[in-house]
Amino acid sequence: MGKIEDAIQQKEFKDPFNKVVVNLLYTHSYLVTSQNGLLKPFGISPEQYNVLRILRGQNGEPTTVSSIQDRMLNKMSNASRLVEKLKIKGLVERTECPSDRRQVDIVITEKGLELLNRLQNQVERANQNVIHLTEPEVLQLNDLLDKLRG
Amino acid sequence: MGKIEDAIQQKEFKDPFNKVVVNLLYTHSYLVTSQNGLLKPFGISPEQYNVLRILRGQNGEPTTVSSIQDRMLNKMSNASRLVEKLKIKGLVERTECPSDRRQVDIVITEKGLELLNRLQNQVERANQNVIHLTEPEVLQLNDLLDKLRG
DNA sequence: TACATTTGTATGTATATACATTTAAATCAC
DNA sequence: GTGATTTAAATGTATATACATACAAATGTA
Repeated sequence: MGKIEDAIQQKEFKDPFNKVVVNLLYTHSYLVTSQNGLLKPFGISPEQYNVLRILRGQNGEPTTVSSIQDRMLNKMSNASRLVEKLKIKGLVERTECPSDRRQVDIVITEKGLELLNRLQNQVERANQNVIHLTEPEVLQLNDLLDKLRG
Repeated sequence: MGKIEDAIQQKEFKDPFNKVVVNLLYTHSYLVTSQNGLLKPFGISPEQYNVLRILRGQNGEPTTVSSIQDRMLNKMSNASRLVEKLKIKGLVERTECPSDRRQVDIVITEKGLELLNRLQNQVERANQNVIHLTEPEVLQLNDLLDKLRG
């Protein structure tokens, strides 16, 4: 019985809009806690994992820091510092862009790709274990979230 | 057109479970960014706002730090430090619990209640503006999130 | 060309998250 | 009661978020 009222011991909400905000924040924490546990043995955070996936999606094409920033899940995060952390771990490379010396080209390294490969199956299995929904329900949830943001 | 694929420029997802995780993280960031903008003029963070609401729900009954922790939206957060911040602002009071000297009783102050009152209408209006769903859709989303967590 | 404006990235700072460790008080076992 | 264990809260430390600001390179304009 996973009702949000029980989970956070709040008897009732003023209105369903208020409630859904709380419910989303709470569910987010539920998911991130699971993700953290999964990624911790690999030495990366969920945010760093996301940046690596963005870079893999480039199929070898270099990407700039600001392009990563635009595509991050948390727009207020700091791509510059996350890239720096990944570089220290040898998971990405950073080279000055020749056409515009302000820009920095980022590519995922072989080591970064290997890490993603090792993680892939585990992440997929963990997601399916942690999300107690049928596939039609997941599709519906995706539609509602997309519509929510307008 | 708010599809998550467009928002983060990812062409497709391996499976809908994977996609709904990304969608929830992204939607969370969307909501928290809105909340931050709303609360900033009042000098509190979303997490501090949540603790104040928990305390208001007690109707004057004191609550311990660990009880606040249990009811926080982010279970990994740090109630002890958040309470400290609120105390510095004069929004809560902290007294040693007489029956168990390890525990600390927390109550919201008059100033804290006034802050919540001033915020109330604004938060409600902001929530309804930021959530582009009908009421039936909101109810459905609440149900799906509750079920997701199992 | 000279100078203002814009853009890409990095840095500074306060807060929060994630988790380990510490400290003191309460409870349990004997 | 003494010592071990558990519990409540605080503290330590690394990372991330949320902004503001700085700085250098590029662009626009007179």
